[in-house]
Amino acid sequence: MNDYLSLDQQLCFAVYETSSEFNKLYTKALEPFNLTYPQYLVLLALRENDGLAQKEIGEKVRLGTGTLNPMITRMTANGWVTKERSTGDSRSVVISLTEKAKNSKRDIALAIKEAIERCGIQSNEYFELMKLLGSVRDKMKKSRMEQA
Amino acid sequence: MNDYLSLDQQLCFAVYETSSEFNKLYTKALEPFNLTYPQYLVLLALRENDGLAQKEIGEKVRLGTGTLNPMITRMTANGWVTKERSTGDSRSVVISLTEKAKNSKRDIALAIKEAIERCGIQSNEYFELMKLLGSVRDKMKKSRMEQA
DNA sequence: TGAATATATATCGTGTACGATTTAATTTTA
DNA sequence: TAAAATTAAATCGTACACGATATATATTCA
Repeated sequence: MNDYLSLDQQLCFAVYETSSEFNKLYTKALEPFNLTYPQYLVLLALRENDGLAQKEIGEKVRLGTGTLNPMITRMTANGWVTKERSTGDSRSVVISLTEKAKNSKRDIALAIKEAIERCGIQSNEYFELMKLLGSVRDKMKKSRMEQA
Repeated sequence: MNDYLSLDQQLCFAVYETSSEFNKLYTKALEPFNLTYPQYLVLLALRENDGLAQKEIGEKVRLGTGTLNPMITRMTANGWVTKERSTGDSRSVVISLTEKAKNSKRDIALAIKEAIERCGIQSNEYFELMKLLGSVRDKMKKSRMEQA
């Protein structure tokens, strides 16, 4: 029981610190493009499937309307995406990549790839970590869903 | 190279999602105590070493003054810590746990322990994940420091 | 000692995050 | 079909998170 009480030994803190490091790495790599880290995640989601509704983007990047709405407004102002009411269901809004967003795909990916490689993270630990994180994340999510 | 371009395959996103799940778990477990997750991390830091300066807390929980200052002000208002200018060096501020904070230690730890156990995270994956996260975090931090 | 430098907080601006409420449009159903 | 329920965005309030600047106190050293 006492094992849980020390700051250094808490898994939450290890996740929190690593998340913070990723945030800093991406912030720095994306700065020249005038993009933030969560904004970049939205671009990635749209690259997998352009023209999503805001709600669908939210499901992909796990963000609610209170976060996404102002964020996408900013991305629109910065010329990364466009926003228009769906013709089919005019409650929903369709978000699409601009030409600028499509054209800068390679440059952005390269900047991030370089930043990641500079850290010297090994391929095997990359995938092992992904696997473990996925497992823990799913358990936590499942447990959270069951409570509601 | 193309491996890096999909959202699902990005380590950053796995960390981000897991961090978000921890945040939600702790938020829920700490809600009855009127404590947020980062505030709880500050309490943990003070339990390891009470009477730290704000700067020292910042080093432990990796937060800057722009975040910590208002946070600790809120924690003072909520009766978790006290704040007073150091007698030795009146630039620095000494943060100490209140009786309330000391007395609720067990109750809070129990609430979190229960929430974690409900998820069914195995002990071996807990420690394996800690190890991998620590390794990646250190590499990222080292790389970040070298750039400056 | 007095000016330059360093240090610890405090403050400010921007951008997430999230729960709760509001508004507008669509679907369900009585 | 009209009222009720649902849904998608938008808005609001609170709380991080961080870089930059300001302020007050200490320290250094010419």
